[in-house]
Amino acid sequence: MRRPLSPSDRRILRVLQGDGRITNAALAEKVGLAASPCLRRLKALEEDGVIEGYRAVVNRKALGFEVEAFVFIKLEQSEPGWRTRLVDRLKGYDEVIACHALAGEVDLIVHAVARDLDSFGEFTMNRLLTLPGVADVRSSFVLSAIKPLTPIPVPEHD
Amino acid sequence: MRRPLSPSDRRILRVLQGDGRITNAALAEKVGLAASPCLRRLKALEEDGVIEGYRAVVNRKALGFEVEAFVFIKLEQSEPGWRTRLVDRLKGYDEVIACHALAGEVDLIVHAVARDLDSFGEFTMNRLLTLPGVADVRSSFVLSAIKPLTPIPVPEHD
DNA sequence: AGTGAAATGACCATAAT
DNA sequence: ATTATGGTCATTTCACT
Repeated sequence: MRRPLSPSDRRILRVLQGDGRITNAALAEKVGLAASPCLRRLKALEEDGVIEGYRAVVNRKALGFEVEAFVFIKLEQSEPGWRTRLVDRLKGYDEVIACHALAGEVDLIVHAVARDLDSFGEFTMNRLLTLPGVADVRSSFVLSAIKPLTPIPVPEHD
Repeated sequence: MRRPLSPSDRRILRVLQGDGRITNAALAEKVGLAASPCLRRLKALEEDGVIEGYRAVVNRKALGFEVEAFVFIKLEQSEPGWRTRLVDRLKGYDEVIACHALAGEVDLIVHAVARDLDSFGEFTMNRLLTLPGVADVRSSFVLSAIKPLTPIPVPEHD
């Protein structure tokens, strides 16, 4: 079991989701703690897996990825082993920046990036449609990021 | 236009997507630079908007959000003004951790979290379905995060 | 390379259980 | 007493010029 989050923990999480690279000293000042206890709490949050990591958010277009899309995949009913292998292959593709298994019509939702339409076409045609166990693939291009991955709100209480 | 990314820049981006909180000294060592030029490049990448920010990745369940879902929204054809207001309302909801406008069948894809089924129901019934201009809403719960938001691959060359 | 700031660990204080 | 909180100080390491 995990210990409950203190009000200080919650403040730390709020600040750190907005600026993951803030110095511990500045963080401590923002949340109203001295540096030392602030750092102790931060380490504990990492240790407990509340904070899973820190990540620089990089502009995909600056890396030359002009195309962003969601791909909706339906699977054929098949033995569990096949499903595992399919999912492992999917995870291995660089184009896949996120993938979730869903309950409902669609079985898998893939968030993908590609350099251009051609390479996205190559990806779907040669590397998605050919996966054994895939029944249906349809792609929708992203027109705009209305709310591009924001912090998870940190409730006041548990 | 933006200046092209040097091999050092690319290495910096790779490391920082994996650990956004690494110290400049350690980063410099990893990418094979002295601390000073490494810091200059880092600042330039931030300045140029290649790095958009830094963010702690927080475990949603640790915050008490047991439910994660994708919501697929179809819109009625309507005047542009309505659409803007709808999107602004959508952005304002805490449950919405990401939202993208799509080309195709579905107009909007919403990535949402909620404390439990009840509060997710309240969210969709009272705050999504009632938005003026919404024609259809369907939700799929996330069963598992097969690949939970990974770094964008940094190509060797432009 | 040098200086001011930050990180980090050892140790202490207070309060609630 | 124990657990959880936060603080102070001294030392090492880092950021930045």
